[in-house]
Amino acid sequence: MENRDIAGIFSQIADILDIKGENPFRIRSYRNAARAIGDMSESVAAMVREGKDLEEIPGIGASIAGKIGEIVATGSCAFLGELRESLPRGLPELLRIEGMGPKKVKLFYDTLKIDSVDRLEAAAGKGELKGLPGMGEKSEENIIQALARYRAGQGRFKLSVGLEYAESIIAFLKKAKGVKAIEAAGSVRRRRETVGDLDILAICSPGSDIMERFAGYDGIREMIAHGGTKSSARLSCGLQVDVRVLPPSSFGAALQYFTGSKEHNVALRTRAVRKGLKLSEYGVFKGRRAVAGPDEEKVYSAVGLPWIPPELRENHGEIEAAEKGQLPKLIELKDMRGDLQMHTTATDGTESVAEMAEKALSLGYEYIAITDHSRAVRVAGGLDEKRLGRHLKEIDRAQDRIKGIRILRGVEVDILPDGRLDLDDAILKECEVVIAAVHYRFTMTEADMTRRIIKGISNPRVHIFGHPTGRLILERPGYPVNIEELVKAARDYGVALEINAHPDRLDLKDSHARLAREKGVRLAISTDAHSPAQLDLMRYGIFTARRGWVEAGDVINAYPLKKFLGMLRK
DNA sequence: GCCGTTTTCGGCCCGACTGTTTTCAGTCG
Repeated sequence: MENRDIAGIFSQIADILDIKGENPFRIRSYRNAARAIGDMSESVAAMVREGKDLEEIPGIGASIAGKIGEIVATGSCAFLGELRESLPRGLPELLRIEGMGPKKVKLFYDTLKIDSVDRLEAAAGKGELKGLPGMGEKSEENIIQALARYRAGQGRFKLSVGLEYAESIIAFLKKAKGVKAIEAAGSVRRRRETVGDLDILAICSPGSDIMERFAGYDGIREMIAHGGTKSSARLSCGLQVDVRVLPPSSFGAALQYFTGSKEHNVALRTRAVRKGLKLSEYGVFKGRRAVAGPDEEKVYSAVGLPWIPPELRENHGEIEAAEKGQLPKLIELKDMRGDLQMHTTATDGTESVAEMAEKALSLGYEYIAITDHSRAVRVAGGLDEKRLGRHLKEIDRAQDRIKGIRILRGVEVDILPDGRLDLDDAILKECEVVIAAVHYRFTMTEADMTRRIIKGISNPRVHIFGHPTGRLILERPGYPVNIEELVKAARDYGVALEINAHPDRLDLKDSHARLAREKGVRLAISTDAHSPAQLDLMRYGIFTARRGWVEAGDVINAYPLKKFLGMLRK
């Protein structure tokens, strides 16, 4: 039983209680519990088995702890079963539609017997919704639109998509008249792996034409709202962008507010209230007097905290750490001394060893590892022992020609389904950096896959385990692997776990990176570049590491060459 | 249902927007 399964049960309970109009604070408790469990890196099921006290987890009390015990023991929750019986099955799904809350779901069900997305669509199409209490033409039209978006499944976008649009729009808007400051807030600023929309905040002098200019941005499909202080547009890719113009007096407070997360803000606001202050997007107030607002750092200091990096703002303990002066000193892009995974024309990369090295040199790296695929990756033209031997000599020749950067002989060797490596030890011994990875046969049980991987990395030739879960963000969930066991094995064998920086992967993800770090496992952050340009993707790995509370000292390729080589498993 | 540096009972974040109202409910972030 995974944490997300347990969290899912409590979310469902909350949804049903919501529709039934239960006590909203009781509902919030279930939602808080669901989120607390979903975000934990430690397995709750394992905690139960080890007899640990679940009530230690903030947001979990006696009642929910009891239900967790039941869920782990029996695989289900009787309370949820009863609740489900009490309502038509399709009702909770209706909450997923924008603009549909528990009250409307109940209203539509009570009056029109709408109990599924299909029925809602039919009723809206026939114009049956308008005329219900509180419903008019416009409300019905909005629901029709929301249904279309729901059907299109256009929910979230990869961080790289959101961030690159944000950067492009900001550069474009900076050229408007009177723009004094402009910044992206929201999940893009927190560097979440996916983003739902963009929030761009600006300070402008009177008479600025920023909103007119925004309407002329190339990628806009439609303007949703167009006012003097707030405009919203949908880009042709479907991403929504909100631009807000703020008075300088509240820019910092607004930046804080719109950066979120919601949970971080709730916690911060609760803290403000305890100090007799009121925190909103307009500032921090003592009575009617503003004590902070223009500057984000001062918003935090007003509630007695140091500034907290946006990547940490998830209410995952950052406020408590800030309070004790124990925030991590998060790793930065400039800490990186090398890149340890990249491919060349020897397999599926687009350029030669020398061209990759030249680009890495221009990025200021001290060293790189060239790590082409082993033969199991057929589509990439993976290397067998003989070809790898020749390729290693090619790496040496490139090193002879290029000064100023150390080019390490490496390979990305597959872990076969039985746990053996795809290349023999003799050739692996000649590689200075060996990354082990899984590229095919994902359909194994979790137990089998975990065994396969642990056997693979137990080979003393292996230094790093690459893209540890095999996921592709928004595309495939990854193969099943027991992350706790993997982390433990990595620590026991002295193998570093990779944070693959490719924005389609970000694997390890933030919470897993944090778990690994807490358990004393070393990390490697690498781009997995297949072209020189992809070496620039390192920043996404850094974002993920920062979200995982990772410091430079946790990352092997943030050390100088000599130290780095000394840290590799012998 | 959870929680406690005023509390084991009585609170639980705050404000804007939308669409429908004639003073506000519902939803969202």
